[in-house]
Amino acid sequence: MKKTTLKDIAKALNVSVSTVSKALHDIPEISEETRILIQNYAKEKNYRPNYNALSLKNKRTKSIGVIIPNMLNYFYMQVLQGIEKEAASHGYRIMTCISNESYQKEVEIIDMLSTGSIDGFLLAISKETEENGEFSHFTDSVKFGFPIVMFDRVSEHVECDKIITDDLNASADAVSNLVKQGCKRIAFVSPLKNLSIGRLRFEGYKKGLEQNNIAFDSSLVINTNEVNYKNYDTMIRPLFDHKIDGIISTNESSALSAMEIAKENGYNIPEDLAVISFANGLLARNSNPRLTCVSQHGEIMGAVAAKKLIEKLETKDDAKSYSTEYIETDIVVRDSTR
Amino acid sequence: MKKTTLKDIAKALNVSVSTVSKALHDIPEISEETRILIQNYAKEKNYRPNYNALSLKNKRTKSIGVIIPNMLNYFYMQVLQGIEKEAASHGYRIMTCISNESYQKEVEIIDMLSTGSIDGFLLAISKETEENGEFSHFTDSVKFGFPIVMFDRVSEHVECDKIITDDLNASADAVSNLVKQGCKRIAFVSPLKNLSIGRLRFEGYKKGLEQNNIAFDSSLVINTNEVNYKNYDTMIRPLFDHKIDGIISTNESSALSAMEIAKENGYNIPEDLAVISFANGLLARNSNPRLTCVSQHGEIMGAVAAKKLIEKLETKDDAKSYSTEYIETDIVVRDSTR
DNA sequence: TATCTTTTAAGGTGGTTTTTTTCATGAAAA
DNA sequence: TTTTCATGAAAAAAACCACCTTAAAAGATA
Repeated sequence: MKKTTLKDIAKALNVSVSTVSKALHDIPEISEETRILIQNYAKEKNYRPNYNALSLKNKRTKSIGVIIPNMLNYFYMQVLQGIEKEAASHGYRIMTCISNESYQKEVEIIDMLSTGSIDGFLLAISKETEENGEFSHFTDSVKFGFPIVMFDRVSEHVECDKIITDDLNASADAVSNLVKQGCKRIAFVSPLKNLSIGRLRFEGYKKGLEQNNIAFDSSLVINTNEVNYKNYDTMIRPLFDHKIDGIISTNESSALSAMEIAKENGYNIPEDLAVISFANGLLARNSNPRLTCVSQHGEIMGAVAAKKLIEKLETKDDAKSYSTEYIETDIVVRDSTR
Repeated sequence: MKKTTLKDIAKALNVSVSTVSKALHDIPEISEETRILIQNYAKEKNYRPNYNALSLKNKRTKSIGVIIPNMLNYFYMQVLQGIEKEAASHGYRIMTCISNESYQKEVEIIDMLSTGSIDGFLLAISKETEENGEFSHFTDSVKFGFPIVMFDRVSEHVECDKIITDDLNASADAVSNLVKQGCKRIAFVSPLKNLSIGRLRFEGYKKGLEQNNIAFDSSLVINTNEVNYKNYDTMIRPLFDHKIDGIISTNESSALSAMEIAKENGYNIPEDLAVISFANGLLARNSNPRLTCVSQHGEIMGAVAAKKLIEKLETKDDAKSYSTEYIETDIVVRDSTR
């Protein structure tokens, strides 16, 4: 069996293709009799217009390219879920690609999709790209008429819409939260030094200290780049020589590592040491004790990003105004804080 | 700026469209001089043939529709990653959709993509569909020329290729593994009763007991449907009235719950109670103690499924032979077993 | 004139849209 | 009463989207 086309219907009913097309669109110049006849036959044969033909004619695909650095990441999956739902509700499909944190792959993906397959991009920049600072594939894409909305990992060097977590204030709030519990020596643990989010969270940490009149002490800071998973332990262990009573970590795994080491050293959590982590994912919910987290609302971020892009696509105003939207964060209190 | 088309190049170089097309395809009837001229210009303008036009002409899109029941699932993300990589390596794109475990959504997705947007489907059946046993949307899809390769959650009522975990033997192996450690009263905990994988794992559990000459005791079995996350605790607690010394669980969360309850009741893990869980995900790696798991190799499953579908698509033999492939499992030993 | 190279033109993919054609009806003119 | 012509509805044809393929035509050379 094969798909029914307009031509098939036309031939079967002995009318012209254009008559069929018009009848199916309820255009009044087709007589009711003919229209009903055609519509019934089309329904019976389960006719669906060919998407490629439509895309060709309309110069729009109603598809969105999504580039995600890494699929094995709970936050990005939440974002993706948000994107998918929002897109589907507007009749858009998404093409999901993984850059695998690689600049080269990112370039290839954009190249591959910039062939009339999609109308625009939703993406988070790969680590490699953020580190080497080469963004021309993005700017070119925008120039060639493929709007981009960046989420989470963005760059100030690309003119486009951006949806990000308000990491700076989230981080400062986390500090304040710990201070309220009586913490005075708050450590900062981050393996995301080179990422924009890593920088912002570090800035927020410093801002939070300042707001609470606590002196910044660099010996309480571990700010580095992604390391081998196994190394968290040796990386974090020295912190405990400095009588810390609070930790803010930028990812779940390092928070868990820290908690393990703390327990080993006889700390009670949260009594002796309070821990707040970024990235409210699976681990935080199931750790022991369960982690208090900065929740970043990935699904909302995805939905907002998709909505923004679709808005851009549906209104063809060439007014090139770009905005950056902040997604609010919450602190989800669990058992690692008092 | 807009995308360059063949026509644009032809006009710019004052030749005909077909000359350009031939030149770009290195067809020998075009003079070298002309060819070089055209190829250089095309490269300069970053010409890419329009995918929609190609798809229309070739009646194939080199795109694969992927339907995943649930994105916030580590295993499926591994599968998706495997699919994406394998597809990309063959020049295929994937369109990812989430059925959200809903039959209706599944139907809509298939309907939406069966319009010349994709060449075939890779999918895992949603819970609702598996429960209500309505598979006509799948069989219709196959009939209309969209091959399906199912992974993980499959149905014997649909004739198509299938890639599944060898859940039955994996489960039996897990039993044997526990028995070797001296376990005699092995409990089975599953919230996946209505899914094919749930049934197979239960069968495997019984087979494993039989192989090891242990009598089946239904009071050691909790086999139910997905329940509210919070209910694991009350569901599992009664098990501990039966002097169990081993647990096989079909998902991570219930294993974690069981371990918590065990610790509460004074059990030492793994000395007094050994635990093996299916679904080697994030939680297993980060729990305390870390979970020994049946590893299902999601990425391999995804890659194998994608490869199989692409093979089917590229060889247009109408020999309708379908096969079911089993992905081997490993037991990844961590700290919850001896 | 025959042969070879290069270019042009046509046709097809599935759909939408604009333009033309067809045909019936009715009014005006013969 | 018959012929002519305008009117308008209904349907068909044709153009277009971007690309590919192939047959035909043109041009150049021997």
